[in-house]
Amino acid sequence: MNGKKVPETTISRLFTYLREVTELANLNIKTISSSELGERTNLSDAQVRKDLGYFGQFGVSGSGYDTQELKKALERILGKNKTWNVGVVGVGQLGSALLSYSGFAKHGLEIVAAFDSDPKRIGKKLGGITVQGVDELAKTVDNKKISIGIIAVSAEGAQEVADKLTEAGVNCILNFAPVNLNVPDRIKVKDVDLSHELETLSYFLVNRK
Amino acid sequence: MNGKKVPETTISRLFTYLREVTELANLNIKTISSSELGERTNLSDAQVRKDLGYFGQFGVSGSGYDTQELKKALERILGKNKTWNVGVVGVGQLGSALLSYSGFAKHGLEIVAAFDSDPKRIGKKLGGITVQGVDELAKTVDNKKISIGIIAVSAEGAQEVADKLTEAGVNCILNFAPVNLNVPDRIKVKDVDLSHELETLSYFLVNRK
DNA sequence: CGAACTTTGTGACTTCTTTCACAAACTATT
DNA sequence: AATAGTTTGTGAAAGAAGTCACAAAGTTCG
Repeated sequence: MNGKKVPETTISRLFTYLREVTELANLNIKTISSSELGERTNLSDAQVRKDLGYFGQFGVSGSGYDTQELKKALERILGKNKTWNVGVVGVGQLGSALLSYSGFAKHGLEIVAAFDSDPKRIGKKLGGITVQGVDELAKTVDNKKISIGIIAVSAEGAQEVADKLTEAGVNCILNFAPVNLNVPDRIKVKDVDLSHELETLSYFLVNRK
Repeated sequence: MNGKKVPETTISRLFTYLREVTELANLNIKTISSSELGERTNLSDAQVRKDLGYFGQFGVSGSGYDTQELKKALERILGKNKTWNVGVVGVGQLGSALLSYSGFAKHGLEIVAAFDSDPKRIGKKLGGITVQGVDELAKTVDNKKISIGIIAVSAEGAQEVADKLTEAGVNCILNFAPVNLNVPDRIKVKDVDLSHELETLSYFLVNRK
């Protein structure tokens, strides 16, 4: 990786490339050019090359990229070979769904703890995990080496949970509550908000043409 | 609205402003300055003013924005007063969850039809809606004036569904499958992919510091 | 009413991202 | 081994988005 800052959009596209080359490698296709890869991902050839260029030189002039090699390189860059421990805060409808969601494991994320403030929920077992009280958060984050916290509580409670997670020492927060969290810069917050997507759609419908 | 192109990020933020001024209006706070609004949304005052500036002049020098008025203006801009008909294609785990998801209604979106290609699912009633065969898609989109199609099928089947939706005449596609869809420019595609968010997180963890 | 203060709206500037375009590197072919 | 054809990697140019900064407009208060 050279010294320049990598745009987050590039990271996003890298995953797209990885999906594509994985498929190509499975189909036993040996090489692919940036223009072909671009065509398959609806991106320009220059974009593909520039994105990859942030991390090194993977291609061969005249023939393109070796699919197997590019796959391996992308997996390494994107941390596909590592796993991380996750704690979910809030086991209402959304939180419960997340606990049984199989997608996490596929991405190297393992849910190892769940928290809630409602006494009626504490002690229950969901998806193999016993729900703990929020007061045990700090201790458990430390014990279980949790680096990602998922906020699955209401908008009102979200900031408080974010503060607790921050203090407990997580590195990332995946936030499902529709609010802007205030956290220190060192913590990466990723907002997931289906409402937002829906809203954008309706804006498009109103203002189209 | 003046002539310049509005960045999609601006639209996104407009919804944040709307949430905030709605709350302020409810608290009976009459006016708010761009800097206060920015503080509440973690954005700069200039950003707030520039975003609003794309759509007109809503503020008053020296005092700021009238919360009630700004709320109304944003609702109008964002199409909050309109409703749209939605069709879901694929009623597996995800599709079924969407059919019972209450969030759509809140955003002026009403699910009026559901489709699947699996004969075992056709005819079943989910969330008040009878699942139809995919072969009835075109007819139903037309009949029920469906403008948004939701793709909740596997990655493999997604492009085919996108083609069918396109041909049927929807304006937007909300795509839950982790693939890049090829559709004409006139159709707005919004990708929702939790995997993507998770992936970005794990990249951050690997490459931090 | 006038001075001091506040806040908007918006061009100019800066920073970030994408596209262009071409030399250099490699492959294929005769 | 020489020529023709591909394709990469990357500076330079263009384009998009965000920040700055300030005149103009409005408010407050003595």
